[in-house]
Amino acid sequence: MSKKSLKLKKVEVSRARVLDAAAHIFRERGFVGTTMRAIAQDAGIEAGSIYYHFKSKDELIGAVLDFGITALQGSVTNAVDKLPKYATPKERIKTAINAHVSAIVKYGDYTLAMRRVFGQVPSNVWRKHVKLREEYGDFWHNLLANAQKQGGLRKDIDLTIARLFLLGGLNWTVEWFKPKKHSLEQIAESFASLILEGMKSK
Amino acid sequence: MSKKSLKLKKVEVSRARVLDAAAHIFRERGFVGTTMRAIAQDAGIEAGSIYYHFKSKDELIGAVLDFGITALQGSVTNAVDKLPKYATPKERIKTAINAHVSAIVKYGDYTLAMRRVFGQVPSNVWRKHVKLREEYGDFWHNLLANAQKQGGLRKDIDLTIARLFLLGGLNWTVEWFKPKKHSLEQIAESFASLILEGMKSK
DNA sequence: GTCTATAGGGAGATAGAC
DNA sequence: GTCTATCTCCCTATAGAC
Repeated sequence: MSKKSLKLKKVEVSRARVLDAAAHIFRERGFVGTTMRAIAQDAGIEAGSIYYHFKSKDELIGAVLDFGITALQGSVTNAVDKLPKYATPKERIKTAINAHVSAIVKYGDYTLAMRRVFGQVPSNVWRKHVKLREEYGDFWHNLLANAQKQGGLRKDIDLTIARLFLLGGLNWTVEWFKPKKHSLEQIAESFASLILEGMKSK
Repeated sequence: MSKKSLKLKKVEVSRARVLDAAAHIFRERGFVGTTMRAIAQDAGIEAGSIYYHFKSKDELIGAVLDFGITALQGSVTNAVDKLPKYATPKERIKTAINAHVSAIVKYGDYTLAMRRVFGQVPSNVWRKHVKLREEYGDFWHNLLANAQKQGGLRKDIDLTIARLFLLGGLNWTVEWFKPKKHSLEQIAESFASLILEGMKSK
């Protein structure tokens, strides 16, 4: 049986359910506040059974963190790569903003888990994970650097500060976004307009 | 003896030391990850003694959260109020950005504690605190609304989205700011330029 | 694969001495 | 005001049955 079969094996389903449950509970209670019992209950099994899939709480949070950033990076790079070659730097940035905001909301449990456990995760786990985060930061840095090189962005802006400011503003969305109150497309559109055009009247 | 005497009574000094220690540890470990024993050690006393000043861990985090947002709001409103009456909307916004960024770094333990314990604090404690946060949000909302009314900001921007985006970007600073690597003034200046003028080349 | 039972370690909070 | 001692509860992780 191929590993890429669409039908997942039982063990893969169980593992995925535990991972989802873990993201959900880590998101609500942070790392230390999360108990294996709470994750187990959310996943519909007993606490002891988690250890068949993950050998410790540390390994579990590591898997949640890595899955979250990987899913986010995959969504965004995929969206940008689909653009035609002649797409302008501004279009690329707008697309990335839209994809980023959509993804952090779509993978809300994972995204918020990442925020909540910041600074609570054992340092050896965090060090491993941080490399993935930096890759994603580099993606954005290159996006902005190319735009600047091609004349789409002001030459006087510090790209590192701009990137951290922009991503800080985008990521905050998960904390206040309510699907019933706002449309994601409109929010992403507003963000792009704010960071590209500024809010000053002309 | 007046309560407003500059010389603090012993009990006030102790209480302040416990509060500072609590902010420091909550910042590092989140709410659930923080132990009363760790706070006590940081404050130079024994765990049992904390209960002379605060009657529970819940009351302690409540005090840290309230002090943090109050200090932040005080710093920012104070800076803006000092501006001359004829200051332009743009100047007011720049001043507020500068004061906000300075304050969140100055009160770093309290600011970061607020971020870390998000979603981990018992809901009755959080509900009380959230009112103070909303007051500060209102302050920013009015600042932007006045600027827009006076023609300093584009009429087509949604002030709520703009405010959440801006504050999200500003608040993220505490996570990456390193005094040896950056100057706070330069960062605040960059933020103001980004949000007001935009990063697109003209 | 998942269960139950439990070992071993800390947690928050209180009481009473000083 | 602060300390020490302690009650009671709940945590992670393991072992062995099914």
